[in-house]
Amino acid sequence: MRVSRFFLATLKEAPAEAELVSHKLMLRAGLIRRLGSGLYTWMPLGLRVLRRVEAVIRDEMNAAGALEVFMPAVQPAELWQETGRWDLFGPLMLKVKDRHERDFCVGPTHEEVITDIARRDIRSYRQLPVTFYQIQTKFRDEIRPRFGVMRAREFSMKDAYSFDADEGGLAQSYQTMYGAYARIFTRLALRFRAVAAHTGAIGGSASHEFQVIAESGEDAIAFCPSSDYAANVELAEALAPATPRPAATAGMRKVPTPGKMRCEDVAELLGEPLRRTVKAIAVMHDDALWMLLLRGDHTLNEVKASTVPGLDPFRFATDAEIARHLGCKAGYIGPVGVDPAIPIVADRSVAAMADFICGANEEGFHLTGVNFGRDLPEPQHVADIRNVVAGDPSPDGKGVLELARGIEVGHVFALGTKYSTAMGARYLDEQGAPRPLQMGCYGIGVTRVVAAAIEQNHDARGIIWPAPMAPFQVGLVPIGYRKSAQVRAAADELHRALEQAGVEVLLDDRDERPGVMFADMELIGLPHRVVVSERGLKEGVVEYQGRTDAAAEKLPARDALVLITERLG
RNA sequence: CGGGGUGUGGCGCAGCCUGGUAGCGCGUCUGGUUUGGGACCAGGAUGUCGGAGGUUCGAAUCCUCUCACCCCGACCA
Repeated sequence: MRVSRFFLATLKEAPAEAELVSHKLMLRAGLIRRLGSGLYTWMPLGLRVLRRVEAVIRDEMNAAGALEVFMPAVQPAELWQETGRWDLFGPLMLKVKDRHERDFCVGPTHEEVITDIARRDIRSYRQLPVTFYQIQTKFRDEIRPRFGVMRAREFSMKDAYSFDADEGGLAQSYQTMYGAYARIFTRLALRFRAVAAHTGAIGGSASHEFQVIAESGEDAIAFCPSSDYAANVELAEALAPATPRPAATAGMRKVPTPGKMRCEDVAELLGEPLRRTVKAIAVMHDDALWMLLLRGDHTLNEVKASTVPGLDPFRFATDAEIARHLGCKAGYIGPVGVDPAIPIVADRSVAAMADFICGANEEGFHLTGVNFGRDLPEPQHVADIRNVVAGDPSPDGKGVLELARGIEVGHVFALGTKYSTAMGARYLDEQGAPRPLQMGCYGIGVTRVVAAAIEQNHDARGIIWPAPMAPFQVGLVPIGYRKSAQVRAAADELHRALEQAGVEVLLDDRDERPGVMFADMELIGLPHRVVVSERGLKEGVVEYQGRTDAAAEKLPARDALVLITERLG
């Protein structure tokens, strides 16, 4: 391919809308252009990258025995009403009416459609197991699209759905997909971790997320370096402290803490470590106020808190509600002396505390030396409701946890019979008895993978593509292409030879200065660069430089093709 | 949806407070000189200043409404 016939749309300056490195680079390199909030056009260069990612995914899906299908992006409402998700998805789903005023949605996912296929066409255990997949455009009307293609509203997703006769089969299909995912991300040269995840709106039992490790990631993940434990912090269990609660040594005292609303401020004022304080969080379930207790240096994990029996769903209490139930300002509330009708949930770590500091339920005062069983009753509920922190013991008992941030690029779910039961997708087993299909679903955010790869692979000059997703392998930069017949002939010949050898090469045949060409090649991140110049040809060499190499090396021009091909690996 | 912010040539911005008829850098076009890290000189093109209404002799600038987009929170591949 020649630059003069391609469409390089590089930008020196990134549009102001871009925040994230990957977003800026994607715009600057001319991979994408924004049409509206969360809507992006994939430009020729970007589309080449997307296609390469798709190719790896297809290859591994096919190798795993999954069968490609292509389902409609637009789906009738009836299907979604069967599973109740028409209402459940709410505004996240883009709903449209056709000319007959019938309701449709632009599919945010395809469980309903595939389950409809399954109930029509799968009749016998002899047809099982089977896994279908597609690469489709999805639409989710995100509350806040951001980070370019990372959280767009319209995006490309590979979604796969497995059907099995029983739970054992599902476990196997799940494992197969899990393995395929690991191979896909490994082939794409991404640094990732598979982490245990919670199932969210899709539902089901087992679930893992594939997280690409990146500082800018929206998810926090916890993992144990000395074992294979890894989980989303939403899910990562904080074990109860290994040592039992010490005996009380101090008496309870009320101390003035004017203007000190946060545990940090109180601890500082009293000269006590933050971990001796207890923060009380007031939440509402229906009309009842609950109090959640956390150690001052911990944060609430809302996902875990909603698993406390009777608390789901909850929301944070307003200042007015706190005043009404506790007669006090937020910031000074505490568990001592509250109405016994108010349920108190203590985090495991709080339950093991003695002589702690907490709000006095009186503005401007805290209590010190507080002890359960003496100054207040033992908490009704003790549960794991906090986020793990670095250094916590790993739940598998094999070391301590570390935290990292990740970009969720894939998610696998063992769904079970949730959809097959709701939609009556059954098969006949060996005895001729109808049984619901066991389903799994497996997604990869194809467009997001591209952004994640850039997030993980870039430098000050631009993108550094992992070879399997590079839009071209080689950038061929002739210096003086329009001026020197010799350079032109050598560059054209190398270009032809590389293409004939099946190498994707981009020849910069513009009448640009070398600096401009180098800068563009680096910005668009091609892994390999070859420079052809008059100067070099006089010595009988061309120059080769890998995108991350410190310097170029000279290759004899006559063997250039072979030597370059060797370096492509 | 709540909170914060921004809309001025393709991109990045100034001008707005203190109304006077739109400017800078990059890009782009033409010609010339250049040619190993984003060249230089000369000349040119591109703006209903997001939109509507209002105030005023006069509005990018002041007022009202509206739309779009971005950032912080709940959602997810």
